[in-house]
Amino acid sequence: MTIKVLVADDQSMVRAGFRMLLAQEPDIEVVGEASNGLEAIDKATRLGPSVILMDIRMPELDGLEATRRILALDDPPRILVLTTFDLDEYVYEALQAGASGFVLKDDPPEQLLAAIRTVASGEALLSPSVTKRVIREFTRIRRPTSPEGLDELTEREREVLALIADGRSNAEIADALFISETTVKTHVTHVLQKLDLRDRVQAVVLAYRSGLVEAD
Amino acid sequence: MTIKVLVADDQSMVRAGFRMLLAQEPDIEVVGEASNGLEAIDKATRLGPSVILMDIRMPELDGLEATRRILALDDPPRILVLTTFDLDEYVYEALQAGASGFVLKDDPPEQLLAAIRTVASGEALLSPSVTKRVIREFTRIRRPTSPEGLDELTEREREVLALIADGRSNAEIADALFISETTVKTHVTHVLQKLDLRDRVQAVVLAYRSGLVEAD
DNA sequence: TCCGAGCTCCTACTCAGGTACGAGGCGGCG
DNA sequence: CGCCGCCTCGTACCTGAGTAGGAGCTCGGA
Repeated sequence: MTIKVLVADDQSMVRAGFRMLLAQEPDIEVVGEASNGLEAIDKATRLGPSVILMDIRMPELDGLEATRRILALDDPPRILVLTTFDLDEYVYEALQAGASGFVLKDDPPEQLLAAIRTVASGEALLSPSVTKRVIREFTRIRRPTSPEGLDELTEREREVLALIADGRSNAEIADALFISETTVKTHVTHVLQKLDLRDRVQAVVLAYRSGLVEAD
Repeated sequence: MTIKVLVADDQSMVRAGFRMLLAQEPDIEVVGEASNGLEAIDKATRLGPSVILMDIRMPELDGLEATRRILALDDPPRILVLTTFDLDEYVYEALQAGASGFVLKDDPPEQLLAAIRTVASGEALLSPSVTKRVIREFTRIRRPTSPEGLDELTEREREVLALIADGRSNAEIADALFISETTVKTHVTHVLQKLDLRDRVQAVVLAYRSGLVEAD
């Protein structure tokens, strides 16, 4: 069973390059090309490829929107997104659009071939540098902020935290509690250390997320 | 510069297998083995490997905790987590613990070798099936925060505000949006001016109170 | 075609926030 | 009594945040 591939890129040189590269592989067949998003959708329906190599930046309709629409079809092909830069905001959008993979145009050819076979088999694959970014983002988000240390706080420290969560400056907190700003700083430092936070901004976030303060 | 590898797995057959496999490669040298987590930590400090192949299920101390402790060292090695099953909740924990990659024991050897070289170079790499899971989780969580209100703000400014409300620094926001820190500062200043706020702390408070972000 | 809005980026500056370290007073508890 | 946790305050220092002011880009509307 050969893998039928559709190449969607607005630069003909790029399309030609892929066609040549893929022609070497006995298990891969390029069934068509598209130079913009609309054409990609059209050919996706008519040619029935199993994998689409999709550039993001294209005229008429960009690769992201084309991806969304193609994946809305019955029995859609897998989409492998191509891009020139790895530092590209579109990575996230592409993944959310449902792309099965993301490779850079200057990744080594073997990697591209491996990626095509991988997504054709239903798995997903990202370029290493992209993977790194996704993991960083993933672990950053998926850290359940535990109210763990909240009960470690002393009465005074909780008081200070509540005022921080109200958006007040150290001077204002000092004023409210009738203590010096220095003392406030001391309390703040202790709160941050106990809760393992970096700055008061994160303290506010934690205060709301932990329910220590109500949104309303 | 050869890549120094430490193999940590409680099954000696597995260790022997890796040793044989890696012995074939001129650029990779196995500098030691460990059969449990504590031993892994010890040898990580004494042998100074650049990559550790770490099994998760090990006696004494499991691979996750060992990973956390090793990454707390000065100039720690990269950790490539090994597992038998891809359907493993440990994937998330491993990534959160700071592992640079995740491969299955029955992945093809070339893939393991590629993974070792990739993580040694500072990038990250996951097995395709693992990548698939991570992407699914990633896209599920990372919903764009809904607008509603704050109409004064431009799209970009709202985006920046949402990230501020997540507790991120300007540098982190720049990183997430692929723009310079300078530009982030510009956006922040505009947000504060438009909303008549003093600093980002008040912006967070407003974001939660206005329901722009959910507490949960 | 010109104009403005929006996004991007820069330098240079000020200041609040945070850390490190030290220190004194208070009250409870073994 | 002596120790210890808590609260208080200070000085010194460093960095991130925010402001000011200017500039170039693209795109869509007048």
